[in-house]
Amino acid sequence: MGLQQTLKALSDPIRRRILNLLKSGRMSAGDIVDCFDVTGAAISRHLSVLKDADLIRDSREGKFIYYELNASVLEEIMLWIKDLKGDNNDEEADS
Amino acid sequence: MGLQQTLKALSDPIRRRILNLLKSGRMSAGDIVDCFDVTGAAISRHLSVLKDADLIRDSREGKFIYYELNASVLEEIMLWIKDLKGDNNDEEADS
DNA sequence: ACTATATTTAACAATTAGGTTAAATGTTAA
DNA sequence: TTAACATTTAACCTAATTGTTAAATATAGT
Repeated sequence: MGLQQTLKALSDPIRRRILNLLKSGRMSAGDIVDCFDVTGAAISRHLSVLKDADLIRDSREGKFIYYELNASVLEEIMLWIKDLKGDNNDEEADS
Repeated sequence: MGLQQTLKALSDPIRRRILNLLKSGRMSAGDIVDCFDVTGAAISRHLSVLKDADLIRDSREGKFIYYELNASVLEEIMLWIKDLKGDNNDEEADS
């Protein structure tokens, strides 16, 4: 895990759209599939990439598997970018 | 151009290392090549990907071509991430 | 146990990405 | 003009990514 895996996961537009969907709340795999024009198998693999990057978490409930966003991993990217930009504060200023 | 191209460019570790090198100031293509174990041709292609994403700018001076960081493009990623996290500052939708 | 539903995994094809070497381009200087 | 240097582009190879269909797994209901 780490920056590499996170950025790789984010570099695909379908995976970003999935994250955006999950922004408003958890969804079952099937509900996610319904939002796209690709097969369930393809979405399932995208979900596993996001899960391996720890960008989403899953929990089974009956025959459904629900996915939810875990945005905390994105903090690492923010820090990397801030560092590149020379913004040398790792927390928000209070002004 | 846009988020897609930027994230794709950032998803390669060599390209991220190049950006980090340029953080401290501009460098010629040859100086950049010397920092890596791959051929100049490979680095040149990485540079063109970064340039297409507008993450770096180049300017020829004599027989050298100097590259410098353009970190402003990263703002778009920051906004996208903030939006995902629900930090509703300024917002723009996904691509 | 059998069937239906939800989801993932396997096997395969097509595309994309990243590396190499060799040729091409641009620039400087003799 | 020729030579030397800096860098890019072209041609090619291999590996990784993404999609598809078909088979496998997990759960619920009959």
